[in-house]
Amino acid sequence: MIEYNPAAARYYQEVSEQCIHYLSIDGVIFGFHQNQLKVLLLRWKGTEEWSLPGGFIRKAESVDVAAQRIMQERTGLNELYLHQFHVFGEAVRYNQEETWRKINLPIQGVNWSERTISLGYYALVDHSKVVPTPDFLTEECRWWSLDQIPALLFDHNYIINVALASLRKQLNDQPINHLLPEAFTIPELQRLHETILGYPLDARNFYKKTMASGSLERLSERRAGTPHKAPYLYRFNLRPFA
Amino acid sequence: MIEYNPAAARYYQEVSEQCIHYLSIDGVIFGFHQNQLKVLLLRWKGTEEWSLPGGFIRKAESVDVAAQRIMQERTGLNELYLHQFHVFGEAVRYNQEETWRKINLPIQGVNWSERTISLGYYALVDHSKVVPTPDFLTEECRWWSLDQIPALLFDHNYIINVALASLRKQLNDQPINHLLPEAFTIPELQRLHETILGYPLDARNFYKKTMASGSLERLSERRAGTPHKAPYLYRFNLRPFA
DNA sequence: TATCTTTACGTCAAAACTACGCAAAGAATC
DNA sequence: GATTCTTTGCGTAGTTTTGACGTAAAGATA
Repeated sequence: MIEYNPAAARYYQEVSEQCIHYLSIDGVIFGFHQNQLKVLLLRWKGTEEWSLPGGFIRKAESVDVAAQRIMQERTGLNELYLHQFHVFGEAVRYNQEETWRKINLPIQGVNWSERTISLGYYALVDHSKVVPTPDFLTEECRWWSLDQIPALLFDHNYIINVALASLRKQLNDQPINHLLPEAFTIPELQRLHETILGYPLDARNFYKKTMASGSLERLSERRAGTPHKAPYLYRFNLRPFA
Repeated sequence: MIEYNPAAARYYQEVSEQCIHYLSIDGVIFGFHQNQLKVLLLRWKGTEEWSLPGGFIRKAESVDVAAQRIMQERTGLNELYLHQFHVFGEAVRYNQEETWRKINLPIQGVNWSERTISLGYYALVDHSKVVPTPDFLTEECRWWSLDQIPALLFDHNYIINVALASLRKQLNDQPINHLLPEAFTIPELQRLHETILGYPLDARNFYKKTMASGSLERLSERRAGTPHKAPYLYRFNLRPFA
C-alpha cells in the first residue's frame, strides 16, 4: 500500500485554485518510429501505472493554448500540430476510487470535483525531435508502440482508441507529414499510412497517387544504408503553386 | 435601458449551485422547410436580441445527456440526433459587458465565472415535428432561415458558421435523413443536399447516385399537388440487408 | 389538344482507382 | 566478379466512379 502523497496534494490544491474545475485535457501524442505508430505515456511516481499526458486549463487561458502548453512540456517542442478530436463527458468514466488508490492521490482535504470532463486532443509530432519529459507527478515518460500499450489509468485506453479512429477517418485531411522528419522516402510515407490505416497498400499505386498529389518535392539525395535499392528523399512542398 | 432582472438572477444562482462552472452547451438545431435550411433561435425577454438555445451541465450529468435535455426542452422531441462538433474555448469569445447589458443579465451578486467554454452540438431534426418552446429567459422561439439570421448574442453567429461547415464536411457520414419527414421525394432530398452544400446538383446524377446507395426504399404513393409530374415517395431503408 | 416543366431512367466520355508487369538499383551470396 | 534477391520507380490495362447531357412519360396549365 502506498502512503499519503503531499506533493500531489499541493499540486491538486494549486490546480484547484488556478484552473477550471471539472475540466481537463488529455493528449494523445502520436509519433512514428521504425515503421510503428507510437504514443507518449507517463509512469506515475512510485508505481508501475501508466497514463496519457494531461493537465488543466487556467481560468483565463484559451483551451487550445492550454493544450499546447501541456503537450509542449512533455515533448520539448513548441508549435505542435494539435487537433481536438472528442469530448469525454460521461458522468462516470472509470472507477475513480480504484484509480486514485493506484496512484495514491489525496482526494481528502482537497477541494476537487467528483467527476472530470476531458477534452481529447491528439498531436502529430516528429518522433526524432521529441525529448520525453515527465511531469510533476510522474517519473518516466516514454514512447509506446500502439500494439503494446498496457492497461492504462483512467479511461485512457479508450481515449487512445477514439483518437486513432479519428485520425484514421481524417487521414487525408490531416497534415500527416508532421509525423515524419523533414526529409523522408515514399516507402516511409507508405508505412505511415499503412500503420494508421491498419492494412497494407500497394507500393506502386501508393507511389503514383502520392506523386499525382503534387505536394511532394524530390530531393537530390537518396536514403543510404538500405539493404536494397536506395530510395530518393522527398519533402513536402507546402506551396505547390509558388 | 433595461432594469434589474430578478428571475435571471435566481436562474443563474441555481445554475451556479447545481451545474458545472465555466462550461456550457450551445445547440445549433437544424431543420429543413420549404427548401431552406433553418436553425432554431430564441429571443430574450423584453429585448429584440436573439441567440442559440443553450444550457449548462449538471454536476453529475453526462455531457451528451445534458445536450439532449437542453435540446429536447426547446423542440419537444425526444431522441434527437445530436453531434458534438466543436469546443469553443477561446479565453475571450465576445464582448461580455456589452452582451450582458443587452440582455440585462445580473452579473453582480451571482457567483458566476468570468468566461465560459462552450461545447457546440448540432441537432438534425424533422422540422414538422418540432414545437419551438422558449425557455426561462426567453419569450420567443422560432425557426430562422440560415441566410436571414440577424446579428446574434455572444459568438453565436460564428458558432452557426462552424456548425454548418462541419455538417458540410461530414455530409456523407451523417444521417441527413433526420432532417426530413419519414417519407420524402428524391428532389426533396436533393434540395436538402444542395442547401447544405451551397451549390446546385444535377438532378439526373443525384438520382442515380442515391439509388445506387441502396439505402432508399420506394413507396407506392406519389407526392400529389405538384404542378408537374408527381414524384414517388421514398423512405430510408435502415437495414438494407435484412 | 398543345405547351411546359419535372421526374425517372439511359448514354457516353473523362477521371480515379486497382491489379499487376517489369527494368534498374543496390546489397548479399556464391 | 557473376548470380541472386529484394525493393524502388515507373508503366499498362481493366474496372469503377464521376460528370455532362439526352429523352420519354407524367401531370398541370393554357
